[in-house]
Amino acid sequence: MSNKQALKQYDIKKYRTPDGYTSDICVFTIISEKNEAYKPPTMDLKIMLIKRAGLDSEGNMNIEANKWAIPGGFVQDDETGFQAAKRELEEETNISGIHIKQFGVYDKPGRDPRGWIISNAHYAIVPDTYLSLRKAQDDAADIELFSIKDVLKLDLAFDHEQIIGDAIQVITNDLLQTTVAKNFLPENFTYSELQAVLRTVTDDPAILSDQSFSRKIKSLPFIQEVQGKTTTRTSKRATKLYTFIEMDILKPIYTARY
Amino acid sequence: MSNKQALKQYDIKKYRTPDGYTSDICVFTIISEKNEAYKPPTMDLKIMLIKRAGLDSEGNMNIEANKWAIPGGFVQDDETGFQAAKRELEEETNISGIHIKQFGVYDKPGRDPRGWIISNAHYAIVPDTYLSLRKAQDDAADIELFSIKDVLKLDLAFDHEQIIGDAIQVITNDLLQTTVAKNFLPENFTYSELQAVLRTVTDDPAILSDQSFSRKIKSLPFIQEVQGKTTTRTSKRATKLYTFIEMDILKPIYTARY
DNA sequence: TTTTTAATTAACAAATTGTTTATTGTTAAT
DNA sequence: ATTAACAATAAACAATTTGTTAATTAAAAA
Repeated sequence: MSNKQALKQYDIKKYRTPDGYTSDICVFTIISEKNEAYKPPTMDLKIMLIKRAGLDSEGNMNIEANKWAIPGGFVQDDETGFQAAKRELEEETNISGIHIKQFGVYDKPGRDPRGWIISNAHYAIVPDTYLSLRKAQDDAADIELFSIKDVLKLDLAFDHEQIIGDAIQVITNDLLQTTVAKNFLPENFTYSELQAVLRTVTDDPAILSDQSFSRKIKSLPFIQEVQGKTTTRTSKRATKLYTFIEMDILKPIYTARY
Repeated sequence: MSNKQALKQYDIKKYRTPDGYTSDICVFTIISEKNEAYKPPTMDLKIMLIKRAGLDSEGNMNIEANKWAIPGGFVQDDETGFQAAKRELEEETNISGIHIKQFGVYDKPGRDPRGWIISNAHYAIVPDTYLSLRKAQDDAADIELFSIKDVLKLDLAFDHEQIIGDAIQVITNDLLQTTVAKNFLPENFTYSELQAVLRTVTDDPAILSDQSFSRKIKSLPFIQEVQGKTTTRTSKRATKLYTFIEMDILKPIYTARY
């Protein structure tokens, strides 16, 4: 093999190179649907899409015109795909410290009719406050939030149906198996606020039950009760606040209960 | 944004394109260290590396010569990175149906001195039988298996230290949170064989304890007892055999015990 | 003052786990 | 033939955690 390997490794010119390298971002947000006073919120997980213009900048018919797509752009040769995602999103939203995670590469030949273009896909979590603002201020009819329950029914550009489907699966997993939920919550949150975030992606009865969840939250090693502070955001009665502790959690499926 | 977006999306020529797109593979295997008769095995998780040649095919000094590296090669324009990984590995090993999973993209500017080369990284699980054979038959001094405990101490080519470190973390997670362990085991396996696989990546006392693990395995929904078949591979006494059932498992960290 | 409601505690049966001790069935040694 | 050794696993039981239902608390609203 070492010969074959050597050839492969060094004869760059023999191989066609890609026509483009893009970074695409599935922007997720959670909006509180009912936000009445003294009530725990009801939340829905949404993804932001842009509507592709009918005509391009030179007035010609656009590729995949009028379809919904995830935002993205070309990666520059002095940055990583991750940095490109971060740059584009922070330029766009004027928010820094956005949670972004790379989750997949999309490189199927023919996926983009314009050439051999490799997409590095990310998901991001953006506070709903920004996105509502953004939409109002811009009157941008070409931006919309879609519930993850509906989004896959749309007519989506390129292979974005695949990408979005994967993104939804990845964020669902991450919400349940990491502490990424903290990016949807204030620094200090009540048990019912965390519960509302998790309900957007699970029906687990142990999470749905108020009694079980409010008891369980006290014994989770990655969540700490905030001493001496309460809120009445979700209830007339003062409610305890919790905060996430930074740590890795790895619970084997072999030791869980079923 | 729709204007800026439009520009980015359509003006392909404005952007430099990558000089190469490669598919790299971290090949893992588990070797049974002590394989005495009637004893449960002791296993070690290993990664296969190749030693880069000192000179290239034209007799010139090689880049990153004599360093250890993960195998890989250029992706062709009619295949995906995943297919390239599969193709290379199956060509190489003559085994089909190898478990391969994409886990990361490595695209940091300067990571490869030969140009802007994007690496799509995968891990694969290959039976130890092949790799031992391969090594003996070829007398290939340029191929070696390294324990995951030692491999990061080596002098590794390019950014392969990063890639291998990530691969180890990903396979550790997958071994504990998915049923990927089945790729290291025969179709029907004993509790102590599964236990030995898991021990290569965890110290969890509930997995280490024979009594607990042999009791627990009976109640796991993704494992089924094989009726009417036993083995004496691991014990003088006939031992029950189990098999994995295909299913997704998603256990929230919020419902686990700590 | 009473009603309403979210948060929380209480209480208890049911299920699971940690742990220790015994049993089983075989091989290998005496 | 007997016994020692040993992996597998069953038995037993206390400790812990869960599911579930009921009760309590505190503040707004009627």
